[in-house]
Amino acid sequence: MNLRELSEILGLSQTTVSRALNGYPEVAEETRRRVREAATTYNYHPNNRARSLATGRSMSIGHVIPVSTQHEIVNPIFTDFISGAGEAYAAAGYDLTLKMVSDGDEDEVYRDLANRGSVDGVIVHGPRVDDRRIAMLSELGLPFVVHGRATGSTREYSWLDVNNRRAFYRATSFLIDFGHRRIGLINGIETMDFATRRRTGYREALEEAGIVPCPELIAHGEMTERHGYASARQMLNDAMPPTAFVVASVICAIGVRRAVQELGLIVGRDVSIVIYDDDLSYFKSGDDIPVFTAVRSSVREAGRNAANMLLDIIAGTGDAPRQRLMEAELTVGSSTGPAPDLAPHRQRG
Amino acid sequence: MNLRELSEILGLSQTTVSRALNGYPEVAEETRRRVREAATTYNYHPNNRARSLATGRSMSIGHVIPVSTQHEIVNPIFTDFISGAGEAYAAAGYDLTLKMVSDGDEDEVYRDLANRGSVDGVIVHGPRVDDRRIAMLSELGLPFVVHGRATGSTREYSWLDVNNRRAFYRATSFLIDFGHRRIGLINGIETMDFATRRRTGYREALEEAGIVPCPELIAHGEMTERHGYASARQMLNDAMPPTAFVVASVICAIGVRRAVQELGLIVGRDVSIVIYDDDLSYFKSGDDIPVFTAVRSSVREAGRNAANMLLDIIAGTGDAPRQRLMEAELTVGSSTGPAPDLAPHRQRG
DNA sequence: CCGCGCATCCAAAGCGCTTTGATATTTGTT
DNA sequence: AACAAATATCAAAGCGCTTTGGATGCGCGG
Repeated sequence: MNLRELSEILGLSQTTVSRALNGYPEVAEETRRRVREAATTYNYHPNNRARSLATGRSMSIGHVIPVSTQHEIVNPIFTDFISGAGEAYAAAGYDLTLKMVSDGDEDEVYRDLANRGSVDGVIVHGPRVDDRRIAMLSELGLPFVVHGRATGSTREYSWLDVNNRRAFYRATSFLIDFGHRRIGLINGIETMDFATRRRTGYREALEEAGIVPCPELIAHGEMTERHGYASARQMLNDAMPPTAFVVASVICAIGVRRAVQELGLIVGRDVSIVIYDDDLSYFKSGDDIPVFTAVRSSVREAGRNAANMLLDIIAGTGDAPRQRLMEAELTVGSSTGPAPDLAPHRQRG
Repeated sequence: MNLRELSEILGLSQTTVSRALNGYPEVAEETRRRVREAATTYNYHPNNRARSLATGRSMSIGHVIPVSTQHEIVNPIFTDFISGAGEAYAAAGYDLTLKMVSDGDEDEVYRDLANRGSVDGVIVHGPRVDDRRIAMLSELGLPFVVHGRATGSTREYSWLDVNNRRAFYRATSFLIDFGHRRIGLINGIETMDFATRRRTGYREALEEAGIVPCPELIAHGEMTERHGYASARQMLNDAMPPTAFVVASVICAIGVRRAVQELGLIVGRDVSIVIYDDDLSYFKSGDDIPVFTAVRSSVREAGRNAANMLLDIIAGTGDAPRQRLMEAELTVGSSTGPAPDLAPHRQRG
């Protein structure tokens, strides 16, 4: 059942039927009612492909998700981010086109998306320092919103980010206030913009307290359990092991906890852990006292906000570029406590 | 730059240019070369929307992801499944349209996808027992592949599944062989088809060993850390606590481990854990001795296989429906050991 | 030298919708 | 009563591509 057939059945022109269904004012209410009714009985649904071609809009937003080439790792936060964004799209009648793409081919994919007109806009994930994609997308004229920021990009662009610097400043300060002096940072991949901001916040807190940041206490890597475990394990085996960790995600923290426990140490007593928590749906603690002390900001909410921002830009409402900085909240859980005295771990407990 | 403009520049008809670029044989090689060259220099890319309309294919596959209404939980395995599927789509020039949808509205979304022709096929996620979607999709005539199966569906359909029953049979038998008699099952949501199969496998192993399955030792729920923790905690507080657990996912197992440790017990000694492992990219242990003893099957590979199966069906190669059952492999890790003697846990260690 | 087959290319008809520019028809104004 | 202004409808022109059903020209055997 297509528009022509339906209009013939109704004895109306395609114009009128189309307008009736799309809510245009220049059609009599009585006619509109008739048309709507017929559309239901004959199970008419406008063909999306045809509509797209006619309107010039694809009613779809692209998300390009980087997949780590070496280990085929996808950052688990995408599930929640996209589920937040998906809500916004559903409400606005948009679809979500997903491209999983290995690190190198990203440029190509964005360009393709724009050139072939398969999407009306994109969300840029995982921006790196000096990310080229921002310049490229600006030139292509495809509306976009960056989840995160790209330090070093000269031009203005739209982004939504968490105040990573401040979040890690607070997390680190919190530990310092508890008397910790040797604090390990288990961070994301070094070239990622968010990771540099987090490191900056961590460093600022240390320096403010007169502590010299120590390169052995900083680890970069994928957001995996293994990365958390391996990094923590290595630091804890050092001659001067840390008494606390600031960890960039719950997943990594699970690994850190495993490492700590394997050495017979107790989290929250011998070793403190503060995490950055994306509030992932399947890792919410929900208890009165959270498992991990955390600086938390919902990545699902970030997704929803970023999506709405992009939809606004596409609709032409308000002026792009727009920016939004979300703040993370500190919640004290049971993974932190005062720094143990200076004796090495192994002799305690 | 569109086809008309390009063809005018070249002094050729649109037909010829289109055919040249799409590799049809009825165009001279020399001409094809000229056309290709011009396409590059003028940066011509066929518009996807127009192409879709003309061909009647959208070159896009739909994935409808159920989002738990109550807690906005998305099963974390989707990231990996989709990243596997995405590979297959990219290779075949297909896009991936993602719909995040709250439990109730699923039917509507599938119907819409089919009626409006926005996708050429769909992957059905999270099938439940007697799932209505299968009948619906068959009637709609939209090609589909189910990830999992739906017990009770009378008609034939295409699916790709893991042998969940056997996997859980093996996991449970493994523990029984180690002398465990009280084995807890931390399962997925009860109405999910995979959960019923897993329970069946678990029960069969118990019964075969002459153990009467005990309802207090079976828990159903979302695949969250919290579910694992809460369920394990409750079972362990029982008068007759289990000495081992079979757990439906790593995420849950993290929670189980937390519960075990909180009670001062040691995993692999006081309490054994076998998990079903989807081989999630961010939870791979990668060590020589894996953290958890597991029955493992890569969900990423499942995604790739399901996608290829669907693409085959769409291409009309071979005959639908097709089925494929993947087997899970048992890997022994350090989370399992012989059953402790019959004295209650609290008096040991 | 004719006609047949092959290799190339083309004009034009869609695909199913939106939207522009007109055309009837009715209502309101003086 | 006459004319302007709404109101309700329509025919037809795209949107940019693919594809059908010819054309055209050329080589070649008879």
